Amino acid sequence: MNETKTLRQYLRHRGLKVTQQREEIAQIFLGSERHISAEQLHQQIREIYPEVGLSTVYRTLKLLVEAGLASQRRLGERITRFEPVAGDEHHDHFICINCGAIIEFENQDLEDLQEEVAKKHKFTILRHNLELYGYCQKCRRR
Amino acid sequence: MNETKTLRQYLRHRGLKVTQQREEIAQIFLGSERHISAEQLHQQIREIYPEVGLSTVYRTLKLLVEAGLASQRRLGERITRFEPVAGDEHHDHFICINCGAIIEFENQDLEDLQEEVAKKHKFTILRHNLELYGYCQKCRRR
DNA sequence: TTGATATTGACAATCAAAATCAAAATTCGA
DNA sequence: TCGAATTTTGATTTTGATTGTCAATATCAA
Repeated sequence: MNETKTLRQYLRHRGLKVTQQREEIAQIFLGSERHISAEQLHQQIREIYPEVGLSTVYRTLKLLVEAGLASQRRLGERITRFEPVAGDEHHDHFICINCGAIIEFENQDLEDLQEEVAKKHKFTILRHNLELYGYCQKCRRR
Repeated sequence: MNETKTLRQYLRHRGLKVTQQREEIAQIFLGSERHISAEQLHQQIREIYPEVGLSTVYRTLKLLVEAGLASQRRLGERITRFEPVAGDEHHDHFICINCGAIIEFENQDLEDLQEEVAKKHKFTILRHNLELYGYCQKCRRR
């Protein structure tokens, strides 16, 4: 995996240590389903590495976000969810308020328009968060 | 105030009671600064109506949201903030990651484009949430 | 005014996330 | 390779926002 290398580089760059747990957590996280919570990830990790603690999962997820390998979101719920980030790709989310489905989409025009609006307000965008709530294809007919 | 009337109507419509506390909370909330937290609002209310409890503030804010008089957001932080809603207007937010400033903006093109994207994915948008994080005019020069 | 019902406020419970801290692991220079 | 300096770990506790509980009180239709 290339991402494992990125994490190592990031850690060394910051004078942090490359530990077994961090590598294990990153490995499982990068292969996990999208929009996973810290708790869920911890469960998955435990199946293979039973000795890893929840605190370490929280801490490592934070590092992964800082390293640009994960992004975190609060999609309407109380809990924070994390998703692996591959490259520079950015996407936004539809969230179905009936069945809870989370659908990712990408639209460059939207991004461009946001930049334009920001320029008008003399604001520099570093990242953004767009959530569209409503009904998905299945749930809309009713 | 017209909003007070809307709240009363909403309560009666749902068979709920028009209580002194609900009217007091609504009154203070509607005149408060935007993006206020339940706790902050409770502080303000206490200055005039010292006997109102925090639980009631939470409960009434929920009612105000349901009645369409308030909208709630999680702007990056842990806490939920509430803002009075006037009419059908909708706006989004810039959030400065340096000074914490919250700047509201409105852009119909963005809304239209979102609708277009939703149509493409056969998704029906009921509401949305857009937050642009970065540096505001003051903080960007550095 | 009354009785049925909803609401209140104090307090406890919940829950995700952060902090604590002694023991263990990693790093790096000698 | 060794060992000291430093960081990390994981069990546990703490935090802090929000929600639930419940007896006492308020509202409202008849």
